[in-house]
Amino acid sequence: MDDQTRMMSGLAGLGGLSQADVGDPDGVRKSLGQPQQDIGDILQQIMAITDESLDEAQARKHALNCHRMKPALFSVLCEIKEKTVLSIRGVQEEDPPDPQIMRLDNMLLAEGVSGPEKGGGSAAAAAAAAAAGGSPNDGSIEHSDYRAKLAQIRQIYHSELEKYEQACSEFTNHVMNLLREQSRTRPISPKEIERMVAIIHRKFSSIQMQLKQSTCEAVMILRSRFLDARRKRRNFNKQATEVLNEYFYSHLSNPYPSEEAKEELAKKCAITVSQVSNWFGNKRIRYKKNIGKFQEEANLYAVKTAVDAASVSAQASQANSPATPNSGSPGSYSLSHTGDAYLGLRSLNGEGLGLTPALQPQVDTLHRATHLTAGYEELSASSLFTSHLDANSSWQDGDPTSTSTTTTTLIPPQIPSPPGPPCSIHSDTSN
DNA sequence: GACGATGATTCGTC
DNA sequence: GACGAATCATCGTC
Repeated sequence: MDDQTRMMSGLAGLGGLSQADVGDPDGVRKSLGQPQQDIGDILQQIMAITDESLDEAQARKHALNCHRMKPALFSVLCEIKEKTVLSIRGVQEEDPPDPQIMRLDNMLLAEGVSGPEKGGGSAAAAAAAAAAGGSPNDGSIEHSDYRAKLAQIRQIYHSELEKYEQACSEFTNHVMNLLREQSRTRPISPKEIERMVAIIHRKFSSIQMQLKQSTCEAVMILRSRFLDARRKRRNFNKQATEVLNEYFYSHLSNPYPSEEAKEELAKKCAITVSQVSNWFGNKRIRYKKNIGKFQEEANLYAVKTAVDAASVSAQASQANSPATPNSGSPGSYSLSHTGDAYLGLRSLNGEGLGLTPALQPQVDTLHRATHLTAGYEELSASSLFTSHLDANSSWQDGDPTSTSTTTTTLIPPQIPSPPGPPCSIHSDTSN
């Protein structure tokens, strides 16, 4: 026997219930004496309630509720319902956590949007800044800006989330009340209410996922705008550039700092080791491509380091006699002492260098320093002038100013730039 | 806004 | 993995 047949037979007890009878309990009693009444008609009358006006429907509902056969009808409906629920139960399994939502949750947590506020955004900002290689103070403005924007996103996210949760709970309550109300006239099991609640929650969680997704996108955009190292390139400060240039020009024969030297330079310049590597990579290439352009700079740093060396040497000679020219501080990478730049220093008090007017003050300073301290005589005879040129230091191959036996001297500006296409044309400076 | 300088990235080579 | 070379993208100056 199928469900419909059972239902029909169950309803047989209600036979003879006319529309007029339903509206009138006394009339119901009368019509019970007509068991041959078409059951289809009765069902149609029940179904027709929905088409009636509210008042009529209420009256009919009341009449049906009061009908003595109502429990029988209700139990049949319950039986059918139970079967239906069983079949639904097989389909509706407990949903596993959505991996997409989990990913979004993890990301929002990592970015400091969800989860505990403290440390979240600022930690992410600091980490991103560290990855970008900036010194802690360099990006402070950007960081505060970033944090402010992140806090804004966080606030919007939480307020929207709260709204959704409130709406979800309100709607759930409403539906539950409605179902409880309806459960008086039709069989609604608690399980069915639970299922309905679960459906509502699923709908709302899909909205939540959209919210999380757009929040993640906003954070990503913010990150790329504020913390992308490439977009937010900052020139190194003057002191850092000077330190790097001093090293470069004083090691011009072999401008490849060791790991230790790189670390020390990084520390001195408040930049990262990889930034030091980048700087030297760029510098080597650009120097090689256009030596002529860098001559003046090379001379400037040669003089500068020479002045430093002279004063150091003078101090040393004052402190100990005889002088100990190589008494650099421990751990120093000898920026001021063993550089190739000193190779040309002998000529400094001659006039053959062809220094540009810009260099003259430095030369004058050097002269004053050496005259005052008499350090120059010692300097010129000291090991400071010993080249530490590597036998294979041919990094400037093709550079006419570089030979296998001598290393960089103060390069007279009149020396022409290296001929040939590789040095005369370079895409780098033309972009 | 044009232009050069410059730090970072990418790709190929060793 | 370090390096050279090319390129990108931004900064700073005029």
